[in-house]
Amino acid sequence: MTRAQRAVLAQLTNDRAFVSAQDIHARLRRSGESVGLTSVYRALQALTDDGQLDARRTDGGEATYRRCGSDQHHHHLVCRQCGAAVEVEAPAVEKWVADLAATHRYVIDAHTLEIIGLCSRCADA
Amino acid sequence: MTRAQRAVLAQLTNDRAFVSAQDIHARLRRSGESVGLTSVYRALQALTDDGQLDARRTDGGEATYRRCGSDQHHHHLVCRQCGAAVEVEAPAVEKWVADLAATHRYVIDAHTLEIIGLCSRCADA
DNA sequence: CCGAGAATGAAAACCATTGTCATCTTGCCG
DNA sequence: CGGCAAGATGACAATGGTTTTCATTCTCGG
Ligand SMILES: [Zn+2]
Ligand SMILES: [Zn+2]
Ligand SMILES: [Zn+2]
Ligand SMILES: [Zn+2]
Repeated sequence: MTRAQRAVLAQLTNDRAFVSAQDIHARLRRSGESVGLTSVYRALQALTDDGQLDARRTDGGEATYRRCGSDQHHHHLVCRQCGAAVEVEAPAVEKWVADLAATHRYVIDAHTLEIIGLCSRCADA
Repeated sequence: MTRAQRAVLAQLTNDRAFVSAQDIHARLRRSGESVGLTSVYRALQALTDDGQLDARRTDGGEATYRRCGSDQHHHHLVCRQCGAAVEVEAPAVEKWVADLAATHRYVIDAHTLEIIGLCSRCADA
């Protein structure tokens, strides 16, 4: 694992929310740990490919990343404002998706399920 | 409804798949109907706000739009390659989402559920 | 026919992300 | 110990989708 990867992973372990590459870069800079933006992007790519990070796009299309607790397949309840997330499993949905694959002539290779809202902290403010 | 909106809507009625703004612009140009790219973006925005179009982002983050048959709340089975889509309803999932909202302290205001794969035509090729 | 407000679109600005390339590091081998 | 090849790094430039700007062109009620 490279220096950039260690720095990024540490940052995302410290703050368990969905955060953008630019945010991570800024936070690392602020905390003294100096890593180039390009390296942050590369580290995020590598860690995500490696399954150590989950990625999702915000409504605006910006990619954000999170270090999840579970390495099982799961979905997220995400705060639109601060990126805070709850990991949820949805066996019933997985079943439904599998059945649908059988019904239609599609070769399914992925599915997304996300619940977007405001976490209690952001809703109160 | 403006001229651009009519042109875009006609194009999306003609080809019922998820298509990007740039694609729509190119197709309109090719078919003689000349509309500026800016106007295509504006029309897509307006039509989507108006509920006449469904929007989704491709894996690459590009926004795509589709004229759906149902104006009920529904989800999509989407072909990653050509944008072809099947509209599906998932009452069980809606129920599950509602329950989750009650369980956690999140103010839910949206959810996404998408099944991505290859349509039979693209899988065969 | 007039004028205000909306629509249009070419061009410039934006901005997240990716590519380039010259410079550093790192780990081996002689 | 050098020295060297492979990989990592990061400043900078380029990309590409999307949005802004702004001057021009409709549209339509009065
Ligand atoms: Zn996760
Ligand atoms: Zn929040
Ligand atoms: Zn739809
Ligand atoms: Zn297809």
